[in-house]
This record gives sequence, C-alpha cells and structure tokens, in this order.
Amino acid sequence: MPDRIQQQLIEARKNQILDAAAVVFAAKGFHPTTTKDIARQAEIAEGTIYNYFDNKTAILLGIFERMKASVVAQAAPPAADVHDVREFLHTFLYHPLMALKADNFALFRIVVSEMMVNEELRRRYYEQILAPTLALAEASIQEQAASQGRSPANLKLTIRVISGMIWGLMLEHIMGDSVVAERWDELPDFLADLLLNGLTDDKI
Amino acid sequence: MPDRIQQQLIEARKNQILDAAAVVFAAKGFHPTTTKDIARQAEIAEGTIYNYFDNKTAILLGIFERMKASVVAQAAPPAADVHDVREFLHTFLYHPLMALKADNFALFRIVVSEMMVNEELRRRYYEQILAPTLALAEASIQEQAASQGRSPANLKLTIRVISGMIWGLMLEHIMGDSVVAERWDELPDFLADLLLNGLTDDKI
DNA sequence: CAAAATAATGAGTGATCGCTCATTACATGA
DNA sequence: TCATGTAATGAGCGATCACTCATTATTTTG
Repeated sequence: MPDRIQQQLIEARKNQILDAAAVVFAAKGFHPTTTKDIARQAEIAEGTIYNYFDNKTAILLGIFERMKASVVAQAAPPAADVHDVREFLHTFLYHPLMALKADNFALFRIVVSEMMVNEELRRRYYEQILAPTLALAEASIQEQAASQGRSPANLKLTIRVISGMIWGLMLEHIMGDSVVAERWDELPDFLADLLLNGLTDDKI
Repeated sequence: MPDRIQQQLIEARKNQILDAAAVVFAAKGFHPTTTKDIARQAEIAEGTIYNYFDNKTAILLGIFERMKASVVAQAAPPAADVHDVREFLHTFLYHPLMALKADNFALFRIVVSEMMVNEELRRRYYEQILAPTLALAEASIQEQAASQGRSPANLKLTIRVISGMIWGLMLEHIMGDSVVAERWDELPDFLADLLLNGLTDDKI
C-alpha cells in the first residue's frame, strides 16, 4: 500500500476519534469523560484509541490543533485587505464574535477550563493562536499608519485591549448574561462605534 | 459551652481547612489535589475534613464564598461616591485591576477552570458576584445621567463591555502576554482615556 | 473523678479509570 | 491458498482516591 493512502487512513481514524472526543468532552467535560466513553462514541474498541494517541491529554491537544486552523483563518484577516480603521475593526471584531456564536460554547468551555490548569495548552494557545493573531492585527494597522506618516505609540496595548474585549464578552456570555446574549449580533457595530467615538450619550 | 463560642471554633476549623486547600489547589490544581494533600497542609487527619465539609467540591465552594466578600467589596464602589464619568471609570477599573495584580493568579486560574465546567459554580458567580456588580455600576451611572435629564439607551451593554475588558485583560495576562503584564499599572488610566476619547492617534 | 458527649483519627473499602498486551481478525502478497 | 505483516480488540492490571467508620482521644458535665 502506498504511503500516502496509508497516511490518509491514519488521519481518518484520528479524526474519527477526535470527532467522538469532541462530542463527549462537550457533553461531560474533560475529566469526567472516560476513554471508554470516547471509544463508545467513536464505535471502536478502547484499545484502538491508544494506537493513535499516546494518552487522553493528547486527544485534547488534537482537538485543540484542529480548532487552531479554523480559528486563526477566521480571526485574522489578511493584512492587505484592510484599508482604514473602520474596516479593520469590522474584520477584527466581526469574525471572531460570529464564529463563536455559530459554535456551541460547550467545547470552548472545556478547552478554556483545561487551559487555565495546563501549562502546555496555555503556551500553545498563546504561541500558536493569540500571539500570531495580535501580531497580524498590529502589522496591519502599523502599515496603514505608516502610510500616513504616523507610528502610534500605544498600538500594541490597544490591540490587546480590543482582543480582550472579545474574550471578556465571550466569558460573560458563557456565565449566562442575557444582555450580552440577546445583543450578540449587534456587538461588532456597537464595539466599533464605542472604539471610534468613545462613550457617547447613548452609552453612559 | 455557649453556642456562639462553639460556632466560632467550627468556623476556625473550616477556615483552617480552606486556607490549606487554597494553598494546595493553587499549587497543583483542583483535580490533581487529593484530600490527603489538603489534610497534610492543614496538619489534621483526612477524616477530620469530612466533619466540616460534605465533599471535595464543597471545599472549593467554600473558598469561592470567602473570595466573594473581598471581591465584591473591592470591585463595587458605593453608588453615592460617584459624581462623574471619569470618577466612575477610575473606581470601576482601578480596584478590580489592582486587586488581581496583588493576588497571585494561581488560585484565580483554578476557580475559573472549575467554573467553566461546573454549572453551580458558574451560577453562583453570576448571581452573587457579576450580576450585583454590574447592577451597582449601572445604578450609579443611571442616577448620574438622570440628574442631567438623560437615560442612556445602551447603558447595560456598555457596562458589560467595560467589565468584559477587565476580564479579557486578565486572561491575556494569565496567558503570558508580556505587553499586558508590563503595562498593568497603566491600564486604569489607559482604559479610561480610550473609553472617553476613543481611538486617538497614539492608539491606532 | 467518673460518665457521657463530642471530636479527631487513619486504616481500610469500594469503585473508578487510564492504559497494556496477549489474542484475534483482517489484509497483503507470493 | 498459505505465510506474513498489520490493525483491532477488550479483559484485566495496577494504581489512585474520595469517602467511611470503628476506634481512640479530648472535653464537658453531674
């Protein structure tokens, strides 16, 4: 059998296990889920899992790796596409907020929970997702400001504040706040307006 | 023995156990910590724990209850003290941000981690901490706006965005972002300026 | 001081669960 | 068709750990 097809079969099995794990993790959480649960959901034997993953934590890391591609692709618009601040805010705010609405939050909760407690997961998230996204956003604005002969001193921190807003609103959503939940779709515009114009009379 | 003194002794023992649990939870995380670990740290026998707490989760809830008082007290300024928006922003931003700097983040990480996964903890946090704090902030601004004959339509959402910023920045700090860490002390002023004036030239 | 009530103890229990590995089933190729 | 290599299987192992409870220690009371 050619190596390429062989490789594809292995990938398919891995994905089958990751799909199953995502379902049961989302439903029960990471720790309460047993490897037997995963196997049952994937309709394979428990032992088979260990032909493809070293241990239970490796499965969570596998799920994380798969989330990476989609999150980074959605959250980070190509720098070239951004021509002014309003456009930047729209892409930078709209995509992550809407992506998270589409998913159910359950799996996200599990990953955040483990991340708070697992050094490696935290490091991977920062190095592979958060830092690159922040850097891309920064470069995008940097370039635009430079074309106007400017170099905003607090850009790095500003990017982090904006990114943090999204994180915070997600958490408030997860906590069950109904105001945030009900007005989720308006958030990109609302935040862009707040950022551009500050606390206007309708807000405070 | 009078009931009052009896009650104080029970409280003292509980606090002794909670102190010990906070130390070992912060060091090892909730799940990896055994009841034996807690007992050893508290210098009592394992069984004694169960004279004061129903189970391991009850200990975490106990820690949470103790955090409540201090967090709410620090984060929520009395409404009467606020006379204008700038003053409001200072109290509302300064206290929570500085309180979290003073603590080490370890125990906070553990609580957030369990909260993501534990429905009851999440509900308690929302009902007993987040919602009251938001309501207090809202009332404080509401009152001030009313005195000017105004009634800001988006106040509730605005309060949530500001609160979310703090959450998000905390998470970025926990994730290991050095920009946020290094400029933590400036954040209250930086955020107040951003909120009042929007994205000025130094920022974007 | 003795009896009774209360609190502390820690070895033991029962159940759980991640992971292994000897065995079985299947696929490949001569 | 048979020999050989590869993948799947699931019973069982070893270890862990939250929690119990019979016993011991301490305090209270008459």
